[in-house]
Amino acid sequence: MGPNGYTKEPRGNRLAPASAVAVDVALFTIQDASLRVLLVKRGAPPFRGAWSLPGGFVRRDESVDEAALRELQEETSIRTVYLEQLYTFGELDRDPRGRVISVSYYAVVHQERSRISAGQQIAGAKWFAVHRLPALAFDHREIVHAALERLRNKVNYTSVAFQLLPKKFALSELQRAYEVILGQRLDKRNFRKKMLQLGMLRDTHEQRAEGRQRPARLYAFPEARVIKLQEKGIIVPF
Amino acid sequence: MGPNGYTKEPRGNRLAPASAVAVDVALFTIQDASLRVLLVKRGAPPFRGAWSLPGGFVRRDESVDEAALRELQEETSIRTVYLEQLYTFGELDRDPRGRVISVSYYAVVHQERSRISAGQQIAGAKWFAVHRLPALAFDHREIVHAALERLRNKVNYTSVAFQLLPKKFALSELQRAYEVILGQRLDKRNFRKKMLQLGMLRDTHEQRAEGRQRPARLYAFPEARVIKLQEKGIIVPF
DNA sequence: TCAAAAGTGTTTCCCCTACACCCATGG
DNA sequence: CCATGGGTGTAGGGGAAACACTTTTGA
Repeated sequence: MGPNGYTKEPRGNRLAPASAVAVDVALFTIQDASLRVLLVKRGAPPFRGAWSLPGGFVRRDESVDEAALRELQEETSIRTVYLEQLYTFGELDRDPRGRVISVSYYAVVHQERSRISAGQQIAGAKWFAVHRLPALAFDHREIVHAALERLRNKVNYTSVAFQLLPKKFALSELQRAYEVILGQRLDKRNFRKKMLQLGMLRDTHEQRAEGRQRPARLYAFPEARVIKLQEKGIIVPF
Repeated sequence: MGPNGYTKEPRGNRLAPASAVAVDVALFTIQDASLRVLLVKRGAPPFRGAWSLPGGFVRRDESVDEAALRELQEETSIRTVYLEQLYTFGELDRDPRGRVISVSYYAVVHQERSRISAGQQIAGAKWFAVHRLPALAFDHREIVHAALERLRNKVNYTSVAFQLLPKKFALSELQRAYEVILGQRLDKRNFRKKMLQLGMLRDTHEQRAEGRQRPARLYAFPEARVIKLQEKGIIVPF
């Protein structure tokens, strides 16, 4: 790399301008019946003391996806997450210090893992309810909103929602996850009908008694990966 | 910017590694009843002589969106297009010369404008039918496929398809556009019914006689921008 | 026996689909 | 008058939505 921000890795034979490339990750989980994002407190200017998404610069020896995963792990010690690229923010003025292009991601972990990380969590990292966000650094509010919109869409025709649940879960848990993501109540009978109609849920023949009520039947979702469930919208009509 | 690819525009107080950031644009149009992408012939290694998407490096004084638009205009002299960011490709080995992160876009122009550009076109730029692509440089085949998928999706619930047509058009033209994008025949009566049900088409009360057949009624789509048409899928059930 | 959540079917309505013939024009 | 695309309606089926009561358990 030469002086003045030009690198010798051109397309053609011209010199290629270099930019600082960062990743920012909106990590979602469900806690206490609300959808939450992980935020970290900035220790250095600009926006010192403000909350921001976990993130940092992409290194020269890692792919952008790897950088997103690394940043997440440094902040949370969470290993298994669903991580998906969202959008690349490339406005000139988005970082007061100069030109930083940010590739944003969103990620999803289930309750247990997020609680573990809450225990081991680095000082200054905290879960916030998505509808009660503090002021955020940079354009991170925009990123959270884009991530939420994407998640709300994807929940309709993919199996992302299962990423928010433990391996074995009751249908009512699943419904609550959908309700929390979509921000609306769903009809219990229709919800169960549709979910069971998918033919993807495995009945574990186990039950879980939780308090003084009828025990819930536990199901498992056999695919570890996030898959397309249907062509049509599943819960909220598209 | 310092030596060895590190810049002084950090997040925190650490040095930020710099990367070469490029944009690549898949520009679509309809010509001769087929969906086409604009490709340019590479004049320099690597992939010298191979076809690739129009693109190039992002400059320090422009946003990433601006870079995409600029590259498109340098190649085509087209001014008005619908341009949408697609995905950021950040694998380490995607460019044989080293680390280049590419922010990909897709764009859509209507027939007339694309023909104008075909006339004024820079040597070595050519429209290719999307199902008859030559070997492409870098991961550009992947980008074209991602763009196509996005376009096929968006056509269902937004007004992108109108970007492929002139201001005044017959319903049969519109249907042909949908068919060409989706790669399937559609029922004429159902198509017209749905389009007119949207309540978005303005009847211009003009007709166009084209050959020895009944003249077609011309419609206009009043929104210049691409908008959401419906929650549910419009043409192909979602 | 009661509180609290689990579990279970049916009817209605609307939208999507399939499908075939007449119309207006230029040659 | 004929070839070519323009233009039109309806019936049937399937999926979505609305809706209320019984079951099981622990306290």
